[in-house]
Amino acid sequence: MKPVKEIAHTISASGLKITPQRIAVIQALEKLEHPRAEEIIREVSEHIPGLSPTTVYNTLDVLVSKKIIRKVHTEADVMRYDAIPDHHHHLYCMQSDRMDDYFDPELDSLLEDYFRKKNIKGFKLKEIKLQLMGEFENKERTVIEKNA
Amino acid sequence: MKPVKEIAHTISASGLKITPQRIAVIQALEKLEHPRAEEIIREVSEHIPGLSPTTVYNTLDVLVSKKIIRKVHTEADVMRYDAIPDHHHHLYCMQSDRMDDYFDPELDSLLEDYFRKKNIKGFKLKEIKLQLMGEFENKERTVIEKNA
DNA sequence: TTTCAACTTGTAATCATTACAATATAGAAA
DNA sequence: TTTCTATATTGTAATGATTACAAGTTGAAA
Ligand SMILES: [Mn+2]
Ligand SMILES: [Mn+2]
Ligand SMILES: [Zn+2]
Ligand SMILES: [Zn+2]
Repeated sequence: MKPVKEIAHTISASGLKITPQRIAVIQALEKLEHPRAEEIIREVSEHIPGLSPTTVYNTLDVLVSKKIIRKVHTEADVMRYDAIPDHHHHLYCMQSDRMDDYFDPELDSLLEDYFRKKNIKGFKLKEIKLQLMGEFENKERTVIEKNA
Repeated sequence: MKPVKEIAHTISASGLKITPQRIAVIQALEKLEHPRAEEIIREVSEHIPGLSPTTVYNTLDVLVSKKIIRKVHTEADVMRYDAIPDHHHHLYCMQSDRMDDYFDPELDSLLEDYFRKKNIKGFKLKEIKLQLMGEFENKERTVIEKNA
């Protein structure tokens, strides 16, 4: 896990104040792969009793706006967050709602080459994101049922 | 625009009853590229006075479950719907929230080849969806501001 | 140490979506 | 064509994630 000192530096480097809440949110985000806000609130609350859910939402927003973390969208209707701000793709299983990171520089340059030749009329391409839909062999995360 | 007869047949072929609401929802979906539920409600209401929003939500759900239409996810937090159930990708502009369909069989076979060779450990790939992020030259759809 | 803009907190909205129960209707059967 | 009923629609009331707001707290600059 990333040392607190490094996390603090990242926060500070974006002109934000270093607070226990912000550090804990980033740590939770690294620990809980692609978590929902609610999971982060639960995890961070263990470290910071009295934590307000509002703070987590605010913190997530501010970290996204500073590009320290990212939002990720899935088939489910709740937002999820990504500790990794750099370019990468995702493996996603609709049944289990599990999502894994997928890095593939070879694929990226293949796609870059393809779109360098074939350019799309009226559209300036900035970033290509792949959602690789499928099934994991051993499912981990399971869809959280309502009222379960 | 697709004739009512064809739409009715599609509905019926999935074992659903043909209703004016369902036909109008599908027509609205074809007219309003990748609309949100609220836009569909507004459009369909012009043709069917007294329409209940609940009906539109129900109808959209049932059409998705029968694979007559699709849900699509954007950077915004509201769901959007797609009249085209077949495999295709999307061009998307975060600033304007505009989204266009993108069909590219050449790209699809390129990707198929790539992933036929390079298979991902512990993951059975089913479908590849590209979100092509960028900017349209002439922006059409504009982000709908809260309370605007 | 002092100072104050930036943060956090709790409570109360918001708002897209869903649950539910009553009513209406498509379309199969008679 | 009329009857019948499973299916569909409607209106109203939840739900639940997220946001707004105002009051109190604190990080860190000076
Ligand atoms: Mn912990
Ligand atoms: Mn119209
Ligand atoms: Zn990721
Ligand atoms: Zn589409």
